[in-house]
Amino acid sequence: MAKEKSKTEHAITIKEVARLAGVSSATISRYLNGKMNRMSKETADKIEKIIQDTGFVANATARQLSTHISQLVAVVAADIDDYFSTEFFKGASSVLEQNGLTAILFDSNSDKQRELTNLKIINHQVFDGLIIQPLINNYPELRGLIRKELRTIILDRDLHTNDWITVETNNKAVSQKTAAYFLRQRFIKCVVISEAVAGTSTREDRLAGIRSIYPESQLIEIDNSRPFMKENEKKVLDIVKADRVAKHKTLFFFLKERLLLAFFPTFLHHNLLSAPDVAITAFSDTTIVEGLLPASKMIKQNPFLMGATAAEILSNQLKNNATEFNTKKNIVISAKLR
Amino acid sequence: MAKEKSKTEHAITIKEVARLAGVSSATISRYLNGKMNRMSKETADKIEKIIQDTGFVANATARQLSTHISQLVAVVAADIDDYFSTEFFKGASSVLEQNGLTAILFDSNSDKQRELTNLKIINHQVFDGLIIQPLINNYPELRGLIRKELRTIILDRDLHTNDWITVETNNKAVSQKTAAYFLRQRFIKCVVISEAVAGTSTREDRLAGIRSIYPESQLIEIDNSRPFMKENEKKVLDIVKADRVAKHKTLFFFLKERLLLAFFPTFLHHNLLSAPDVAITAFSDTTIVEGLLPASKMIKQNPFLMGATAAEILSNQLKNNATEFNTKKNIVISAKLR
DNA sequence: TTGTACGCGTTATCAC
DNA sequence: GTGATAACGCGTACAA
Repeated sequence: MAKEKSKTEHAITIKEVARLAGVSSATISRYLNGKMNRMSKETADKIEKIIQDTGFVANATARQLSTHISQLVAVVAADIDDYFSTEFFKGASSVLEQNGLTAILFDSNSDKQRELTNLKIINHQVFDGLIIQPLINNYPELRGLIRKELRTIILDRDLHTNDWITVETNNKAVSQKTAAYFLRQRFIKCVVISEAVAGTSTREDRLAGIRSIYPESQLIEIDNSRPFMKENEKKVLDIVKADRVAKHKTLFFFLKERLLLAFFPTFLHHNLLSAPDVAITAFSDTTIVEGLLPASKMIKQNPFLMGATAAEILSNQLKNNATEFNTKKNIVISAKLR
Repeated sequence: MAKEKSKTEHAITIKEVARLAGVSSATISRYLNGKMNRMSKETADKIEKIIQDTGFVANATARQLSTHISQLVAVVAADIDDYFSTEFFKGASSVLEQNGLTAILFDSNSDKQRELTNLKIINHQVFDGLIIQPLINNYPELRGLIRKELRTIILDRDLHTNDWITVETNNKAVSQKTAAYFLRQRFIKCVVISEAVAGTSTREDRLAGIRSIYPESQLIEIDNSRPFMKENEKKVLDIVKADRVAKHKTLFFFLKERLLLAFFPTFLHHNLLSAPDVAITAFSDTTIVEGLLPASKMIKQNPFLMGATAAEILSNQLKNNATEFNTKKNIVISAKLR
């Protein structure tokens, strides 16, 4: 019991367990895979004991090599700093777990280069499926980066393809509805505040929805790479001032919660939060804003449900091995105005 | 060029490439591993072309089985909803990438059961290393869940062990310093607001630091599992009222930014933000609070640096194969009061 | 410079 | 019921 030093460097294998149990490795393998009907109670018990004693765990890599199955699903998030991303992962994760699958999270860090290396790794490893919120907003390009056999669901982006099933928010419709709501409240003017719109389908759709109601809406694009600029604050204040002179009621429409939070102090310190001629709305997924602006209507997506939905479709695909169940290629999870 | 249907089901292998290039698979393998000095320029070129044409990528699983190396590092976060967690992952990720390693994120979702299954999977797969922010706050228990050979760094928790290197914040010291600062400003009373303290080393340390200055400090523990209760709001307001009667200046010390954000509306709507007899401080990592409370001093950790530091140590360990470089077992990344 | 042959730890197909 | 043994796809001595 004391001379197990030199050998134990490497983890114990199935063969070693077989030797100790006095059976062949085939039997151990059967045991591990629950084929207990194909062996005597005694051997099963014997094996169980040995495994307990040795603390043996099967090497997943070898198994994968042999079966081409891993029970692993790669989830690629655009940026885990966003609540949306972490939350849809949690949704996917919980559903996958119920189906005996494990979700593994990759963060693209808002960086296309990183997304690329992530996909490269995912292609090399044995993943049974992929759920991705892509940075690349272009079907042919992305298609080239994902190996053909990998079951894939696209999340939160519209790539205009029938190749992959997509789970997304009704970005355009809900934006339109929200804009219409505020227009009815006599907010004649609308200022949209967003990160760079071009090239990101979600933002494009949101802006399009708004512009279908406010064709003239002004767009303020925030450059994320630079420190948050005072000049943006000034822009907002100037707009408010001008609109007051013109006696316009103005709506500030933030395409992302983080931006609202960044501007919140400005609105707060200039007493704009409860001003009757200023309204604020935003795509806002967390509960932070609710407390800050209890009276304002916000757009709530359901990232958890989106992830769960994507995971459900994927799980089904994997179970029914290929045969596509869903005829619908585009699942829309509606965001609500609250 | 048109009859490649039936075979191409499974991805192309090294053997196939070898056949096409008219060499042995060993040569392909050498090519893949950059041992170009051991082959003629011509064969190398020939191989390169075939690989380009076929789009061949080596099967990482097979490689891992053969080498026991994956270049993969598992990072386990307590909960990716926390900015701290995602941020330390980003720090670790960037450093690992520089060292040719890839970080893969697991989310324990504030759930010990989930942490357990995460660790089980990590033990089975071939990971070269592990960086974990554990939920389990107990060395022997955690020790039993991580296979011996796996190089491990503990992040953000103090397990009081010399087995693993730890990277943590100076929780107690900075809390003490902060408390002392406010005591000097004549804030005689201190109310601490936290999630359940017992069993989480970070919170225990922070509270200890505060109590070394304010032995009598009152603790309000928030039950995260229940919806945020009005009664907590009332508690705070009652305290303020009572302290005003007693003419005490009171400090509210939030052990987590999220809690401050949850209470922020209460303070805001009761005009407590700029009241001279009320101060607010918190462990606050994001920039949200800066804008909301520009005048208040907050404690800033450096999760990115912590992750980067952990990754650096791990990378070195992996390079120098075992031989422990660091004599220090406990690296402390100081949080600052700003 | 290149090929042969075996090992990595499992699964699965045969036999017995 | 159980045991050989051939895959799985790649790396690597050892030969040649």
